[in-house]
Amino acid sequence: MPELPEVETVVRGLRRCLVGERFGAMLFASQRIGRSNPAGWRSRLGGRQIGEISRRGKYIIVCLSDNNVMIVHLRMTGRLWIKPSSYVRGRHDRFMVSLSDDRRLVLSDARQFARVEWRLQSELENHPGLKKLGPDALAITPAQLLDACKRSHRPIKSMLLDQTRVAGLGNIYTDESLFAAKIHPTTFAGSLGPKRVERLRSAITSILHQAIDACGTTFDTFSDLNGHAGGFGPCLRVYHRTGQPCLVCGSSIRRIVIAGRGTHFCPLCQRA
DNA sequence: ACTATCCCCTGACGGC
DNA sequence: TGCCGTCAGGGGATAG
Repeated sequence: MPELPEVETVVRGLRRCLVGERFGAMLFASQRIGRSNPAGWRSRLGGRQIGEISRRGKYIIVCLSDNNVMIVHLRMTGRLWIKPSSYVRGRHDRFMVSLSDDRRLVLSDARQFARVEWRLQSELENHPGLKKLGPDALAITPAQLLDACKRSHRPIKSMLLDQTRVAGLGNIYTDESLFAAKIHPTTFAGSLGPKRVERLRSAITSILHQAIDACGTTFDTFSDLNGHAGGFGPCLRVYHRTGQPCLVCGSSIRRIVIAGRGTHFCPLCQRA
């Protein structure tokens, strides 16, 4: 499940591989990959030069010539790859476009949740997902996070997963951040004081930076553009460690469900 | 303006 | 061995 560090890893790879290149022909695109795309979007790729590539939350934004923009969201199991021209379409490949040097940009996704969208630059601010994003988890200020908490009437875990409050966190890094900040995931967000919120913000940025340095976490399917797994998995301290001893106090890590998401925590280090 | 719930989708896994 | 039910989970739609 690509979250901020995994998306950042992909974006950095795309920058190295794609900036200055041009798209060639679109080789295929499944129907549901871009359901909301404008008619004729397939013809809008060819010959476009690739410019700035950036990330907003978990969205990947690829700027192209003539004010066109490609927006990619990997959701749960989506993966982007750069492949040589000899590459043969795989079972789960949903989207493939050739590059001017004949390599291919491929989006593969077993569950078909990932999206590739096509917009004009001027339409970005009206994008239904992008326009609602809260401050990026890496850039959020203490005041912004405190404000988000104060206005929330939910468990902190649920609030952190809400991309309109904080953009970029998913299930893995919320659990890890709450553990590092010693905050129980069911804690009512609005009840957290400035000191605990700052401890949380500090934990979030620290963990995200470490995960980016490790090129993300490969729990299930994530890989970078070249198919390499992320290296942060061994650094996870609670996520998917149900029943294993807490690395700080030895208590058994517990799993509960909050907002429909599996939630892992140490009952002693993170007292309610 | 919030928050909660359902839904999409399919590989993995457990039970029998 | 194999069939079948259940689960996972990001985010959009919809309901409350």
